Parts: sequence; C-alpha cells; structure tokens
Amino acid sequence: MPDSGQQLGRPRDSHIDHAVLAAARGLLAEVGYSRVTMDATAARAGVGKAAIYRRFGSKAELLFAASVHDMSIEPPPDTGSLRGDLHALARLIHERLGNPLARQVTPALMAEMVRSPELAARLQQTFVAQQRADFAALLERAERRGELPRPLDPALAHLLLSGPVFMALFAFQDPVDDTVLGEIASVIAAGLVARSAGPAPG
Amino acid sequence: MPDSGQQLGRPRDSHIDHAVLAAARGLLAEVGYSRVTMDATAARAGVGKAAIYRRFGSKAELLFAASVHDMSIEPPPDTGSLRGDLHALARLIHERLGNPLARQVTPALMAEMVRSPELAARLQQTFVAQQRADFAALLERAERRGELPRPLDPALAHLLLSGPVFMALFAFQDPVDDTVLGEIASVIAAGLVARSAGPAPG
DNA sequence: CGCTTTCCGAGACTGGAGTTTCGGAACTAC
DNA sequence: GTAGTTCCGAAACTCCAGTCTCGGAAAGCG
Repeated sequence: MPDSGQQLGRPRDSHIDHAVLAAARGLLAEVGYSRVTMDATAARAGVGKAAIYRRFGSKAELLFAASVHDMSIEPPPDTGSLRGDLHALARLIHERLGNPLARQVTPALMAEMVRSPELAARLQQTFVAQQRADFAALLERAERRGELPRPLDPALAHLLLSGPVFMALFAFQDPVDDTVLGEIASVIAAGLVARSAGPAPG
Repeated sequence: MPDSGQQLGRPRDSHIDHAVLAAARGLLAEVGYSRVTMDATAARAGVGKAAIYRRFGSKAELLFAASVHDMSIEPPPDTGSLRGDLHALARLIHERLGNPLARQVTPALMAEMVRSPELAARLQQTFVAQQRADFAALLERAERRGELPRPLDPALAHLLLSGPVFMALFAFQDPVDDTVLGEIASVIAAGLVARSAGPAPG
C-alpha cells in the first residue's frame, strides 16, 4: 500500500478557497439561500465549478462553510453557577445558529446529511464532539462547586440544552429571546441537579 | 367580493389523492428519498404531474404527507405521574419521527419551510398547535395531582421535551433508545417541578 | 342546449445541481 | 529533459423539480 498522504502533481491553490467562500458569503447575504447558484458563485469567484466541487461536496456544504465560521462554543465562560453557565451556553448556541444566514443554511445542511453519511460523520467528529467536550468541562466545574453530587453524562446534558434551542429555531421557526433561553437554562439546571442527587439511572 | 369557497367546474377526484400517496409511499420505501422522482410517482399513480402539484406544494411536502400520517400525539396517556406521562409522550414523538421513512423526509421538510413561509405557517397551525394543546392537558393533570404547585407555559414544556428527541434524531443522527427517552423525561420532569415550586419567571 | 370553470393525462419546457470532458499549466519523480 | 499526476477554467452534459400548454372531460349555470 503506497503512502496515501503523498502529494503528487499540482498543489491545490489556497487562494481559491477564500475567493469561493467570499463569493458565496456575498451572494448568500444579497439574494438568500435558494437564489444562490453554483454558476454565479463560480463566476463571481473567477473560478470553475469543478474547483468548487473539489472543495465542497454540495451547495449546502459550501454555504454552511461560508456562513458558519466556527462551531465550537469556545472555553465556556464561568459565570459562577450551573444555571448561569447553561444560560451563557444557550446564548452562544443561539448566536451561532440564529443569525439570518445560519437560519437559512442549517436546515439545508441537515437535509444533506441524510443523503451523505460521510458529511454526517465529518460534522459529528467536528462540531458535535467539540461541543460535547465543552459541555463536559462545564459539568465538571459544577461538580467542583458542589452543585452536582454525582457526575452526569455530558452527551445527555448537551442534548437537553441545545435541543430546545434547535427545535425553536428550525422546527417551530419561533423567535427565541433571551428570556426563553433563561427559562430553558433554569429548568435544565434544576433537572440536572435533581437527577444528580437522585437515584442512579438504569 | 364573491364567495371564495365556491366550487365551480369539475370537482377534485379524491381517488387520485390516495393513488398518489400510495405510489409515493411505495417508492420512498423502495428507493429512498433522494431517488424518488415526481415523474416516477406520477407514472406509478397513473396520474399527471400537475395533479400532484395541485395537491402538494413540493416533493418534500408530498413525501412528508406520505410517510407521516398524523402528527397529533393523541389523547396523551395518563400514566399516573408527570415523569411517566413525559416518558410516554417522548416515546410517541420518537415513534412518529424516528421511523426510517420519517427520518429521511423530515429534514427535507424543514429545509422546505425556509423557502415557503406558507408551508411553515400551515405546519405551525396543525401539528405544533395540536401537540401544544396535548401538552397543556398533560400539565393540567400534573397540577391536579399536586406535582406542580403553579401552572407552567405549555409551549416551554413542549420545547424542552421534544427538542432533545428532535436534535438527537436529525442533528446528531444518534440512535435513541428508550433508556435515553426515560433519562430525558426524568430530567425535564424534575426541572419542571423545581421551576414550578421556585420563583416566578421575569 | 350552450357557456364557463375546473378538473384530468400527457408531455414539452425552464432552471439549476452536480458530473464530465477538454486543453493547458504546475508540480514531483526519474 | 520526459513521464505521470493533479490541479486549473471553461463549458458541455445529464438529471430532476417545478411550470406551462395542450386537448378533452366533467361539473354548474343560464
């Protein structure tokens, strides 16, 4: 088996990546998701369509990359309480996914994941794993404060907090104001504390 | 202004509705969402394409109607406790949306809602409003049992329970087993009880 | 009866996503 | 140098969702 990491032939021109993303970002802001065409994007970037498809598997992937720069929720801020940390995290998730561009693009990406298991796996390994790790740090902090007597599954906590935000944005298309985010954080924080103090699962 | 509900000319043939839905259901099960074509569906149903588009606004709407027969969560079962009721409801939501057909179709429908505010409004008025009403009945029952000292917003509770199920199915594409549904129900039930007993929101 | 309206199947048509093909250029290995 | 590979822009191409047009049939109204 040859070294599959070997670079042969002409190297990929990295200027094209930026030109394509900038063109896509501009068109998306100007005309909206459904009226962005790959031909127009290629033309504005001064690039062939094949160069785009060599980098991005589909229109949905390209426009997601163009509109959502970074899906990690960073070092989760320490607000001093589990409830406050969850509220801050809900705000971050809402900022990432609730802006006008991401609201158009994210549902298309989810539909694309059905067609492409490779895409689903890639997103799983990047943004889901990253957010889950951030969540584990947050729960560990709550344990050290004494808010959580027993450790909890970070994946479950992640699901419980981000699910409602996600559902409101994309299934209900309800506006989500900060009061609602606070309510969600309050209920989840109280529920996690009670669950951690209560009987073991299973 | 004339009576806009007036029926003039030939009435719509209701046999066609069933033929189209049956053809769509069959093709969906056989070849999967992305390989179902409107031409093939029309041909199998023995029908013109225009007859399909007179009934369903898009491929996503047709296949959603063909795979998700009924989105109400019925008379929510009374299991004797808030936690049990929430677990049962989580199971129902999971059954509706977690079967192989609905898992392919629902994300496409969400992407379609971005393009079509009319579709979004229609779904909002049917399945969201219906589930929210079912949720209100469930919360009222918990109040009468004495589990909830103070009434809670049914929309918030709906979001908190269905959001995690939805997120696991469509964003994470994680398998959701009954243990996870039970965990979700436990945390939400504990959180709602604590929230209802605690300080008023705002 | 005619007149109008809406339905129907069939199929042509448009527009855009995604693929492929072409000639050419850039890089590596020999 | 030469060969082999991968890149590039351009553009032709395939496929399919969604629209439109046709001739005809079925209904209500006069």
